[in-house]
Amino acid sequence: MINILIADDHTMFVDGMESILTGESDLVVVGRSYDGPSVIEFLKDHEVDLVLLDVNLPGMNGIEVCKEISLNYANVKVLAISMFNEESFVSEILNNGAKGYILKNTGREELLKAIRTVAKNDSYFSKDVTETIMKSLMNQRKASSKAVSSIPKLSRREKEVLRLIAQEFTTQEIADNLYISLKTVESHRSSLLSKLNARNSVGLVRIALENNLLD
Amino acid sequence: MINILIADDHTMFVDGMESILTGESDLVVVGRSYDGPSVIEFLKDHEVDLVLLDVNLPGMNGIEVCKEISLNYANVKVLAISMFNEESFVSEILNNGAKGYILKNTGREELLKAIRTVAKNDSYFSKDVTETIMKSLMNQRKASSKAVSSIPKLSRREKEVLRLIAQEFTTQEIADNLYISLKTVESHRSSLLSKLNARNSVGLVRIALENNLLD
DNA sequence: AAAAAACTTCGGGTAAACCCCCAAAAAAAA
DNA sequence: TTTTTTTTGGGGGTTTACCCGAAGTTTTTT
Repeated sequence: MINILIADDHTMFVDGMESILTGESDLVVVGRSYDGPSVIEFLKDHEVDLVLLDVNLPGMNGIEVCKEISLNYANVKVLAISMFNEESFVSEILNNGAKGYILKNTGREELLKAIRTVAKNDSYFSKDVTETIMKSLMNQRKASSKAVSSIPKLSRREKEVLRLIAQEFTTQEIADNLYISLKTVESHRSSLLSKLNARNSVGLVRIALENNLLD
Repeated sequence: MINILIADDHTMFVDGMESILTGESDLVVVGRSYDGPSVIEFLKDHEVDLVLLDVNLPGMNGIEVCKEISLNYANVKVLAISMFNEESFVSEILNNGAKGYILKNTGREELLKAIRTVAKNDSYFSKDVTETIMKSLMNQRKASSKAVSSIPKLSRREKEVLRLIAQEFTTQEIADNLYISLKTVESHRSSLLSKLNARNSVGLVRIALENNLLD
């Protein structure tokens, strides 16, 4: 018998899941929570095997809740559920102790399978989520081998100029703003083009935005 | 007796709503659709009073579906349901004939009330949604004077030109690439600057990247 | 401390971007 | 069908961006 706590603030969802689970003889829903803190509260004085946890929970984020559970209630398994197949959500909650991650468009059969798999302390991910994780792993290699290293350091002045270029100021306006000559600013522009390997200021700004050079 | 079609691609959700509705003697769920086109298909040969329509539907957008319904099936009422309390969603679907808009965290009682209200051809909005609409009405003054976030639609050609600008091509190169005159490309550039409210191509690209206009 | 490298500062000249005016054919929307 | 938007393009002009070169200053390396 698997004791389940459903933690989701969307009433219809909770109803949907409960209607699926009540038909199964080995599963029993022992509680519902509509926000993060009440999940922790519930675990204090109830026997729970598995938490069906919405990643986007009000009050206390699903990720925080998951962290708390895996720290203080190690025997409680967490199956994360979310609307979004977002790489950031998936990796973050997995790093905080969730054993599985499924999407809310998951069907009845898959939901049951996921619950029973996670209850046995195995991992379960829906097909879409697996794809997302794979993609992010693929991109990590590309990113680390190509993009990162190829950006030289920009000097203080160059960064200032770049920031103003990105704000659509003209060279003359930048010169006035920095109290230097038009020609000096043009020189900085030229260095930027060369350093960032761009053909024009559009490329400058695109590269700057892609690499967070404006912070 | 109110005949209801549920249009949502999230299985659990549909289960949840159905479990709520089956308990009511005056409501009957006559069908389920998991994408836009099948809603239209279903209406062709079934008697439906009300569609519970997810705004974010795959295949054919919920807004498109709603438009289609109000054009060809005027006697079918639409109650829009969404995860998001977004002003853009709310106003757009209301402009396309939806009679009500509720969020997915709506409880059992409110869902039933909303259905019965809309079925009587009255309007229904959840409290949060009403607030959103009010806020947007308040902000309309500001928005019209400043034109902050509302981005006008770009034509096919404009998007092509914008994409090439973002790739650092010159006007002449863009003209060669698209087999049109230099002057034509300049004309498109000018429209882009005006539409996106930018001073130069740097602004164009920054706005394009910030608003995912290049996909 | 001396040499090398990088940074900041400018001038002159050319190519590109941007601006104003305009207008007709084609396509899409009302 | 009528109206609006889009796509196409021209003439002519101003402003801006970019290229080549160079000198003095600061920082880093040897």
